[in-house]
Amino acid sequence: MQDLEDELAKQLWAIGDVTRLRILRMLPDSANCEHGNNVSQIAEKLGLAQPTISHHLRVLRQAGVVQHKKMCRDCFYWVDRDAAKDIIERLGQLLGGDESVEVLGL
Amino acid sequence: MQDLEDELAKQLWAIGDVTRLRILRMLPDSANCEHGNNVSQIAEKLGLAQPTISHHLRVLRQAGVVQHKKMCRDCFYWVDRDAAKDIIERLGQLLGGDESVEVLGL
DNA sequence: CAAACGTATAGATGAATTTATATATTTAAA
DNA sequence: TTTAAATATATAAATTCATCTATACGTTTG
Repeated sequence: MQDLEDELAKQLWAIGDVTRLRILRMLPDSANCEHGNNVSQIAEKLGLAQPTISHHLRVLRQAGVVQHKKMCRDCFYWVDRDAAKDIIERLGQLLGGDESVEVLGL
Repeated sequence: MQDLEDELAKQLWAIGDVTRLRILRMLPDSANCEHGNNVSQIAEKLGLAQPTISHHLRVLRQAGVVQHKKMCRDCFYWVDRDAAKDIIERLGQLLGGDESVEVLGL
């Protein structure tokens, strides 16, 4: 239970950053590299240096929020759907009390 | 849209802390002071100083995650249900893509 | 093989956060 | 009114974080 709480806190903290939120919005929700941006493209679109984006992606990766795969020279990232579902479920239970179960339809 | 993103990041960041997560678990989901702990009781149960808890509650309050009310000498806090619902909805849209709408039943 | 490209890592710096101590404010009780 | 209790605020010290620059590593291409 303690570990779950630490993990949830880590995940929420990782998501709770404007830059990382913007990165997440640019990522596909599956390993579909056709519609994904590589790290440098994300950096350019957000007006930040490439190592900065790489750092934030690492934070998201270590929190288990995103997955990544290297294709040729590029690295593509996408949102881990199972992790996302877990986060939303736990957050609902934590914040919404009993009613969250209804809202989430779980 | 920018403001909404900033607000969401702030709220998620506020929740993404182990101490604040533990505090939230102790708060009722409505202004029901009968089942709530005051600030000092929370501090004692978590083994932290009262000003520390007061500080964290202030963070949660400024993020709009909790509401509070002074009863006699004590302050009682509870989770803001509307804010909680907003957070979960937005997070679902952000992380889950289109499917989140189904998961959330919205 | 060498040059170019994409990414990750390391080091440095300024800013923000956490925690505790001390002080102040408000409220209830004696 | 005086005293005690509960909470909030201010300050300070240590830690942590976001960002940048520079560099290293692996891969592709000429």
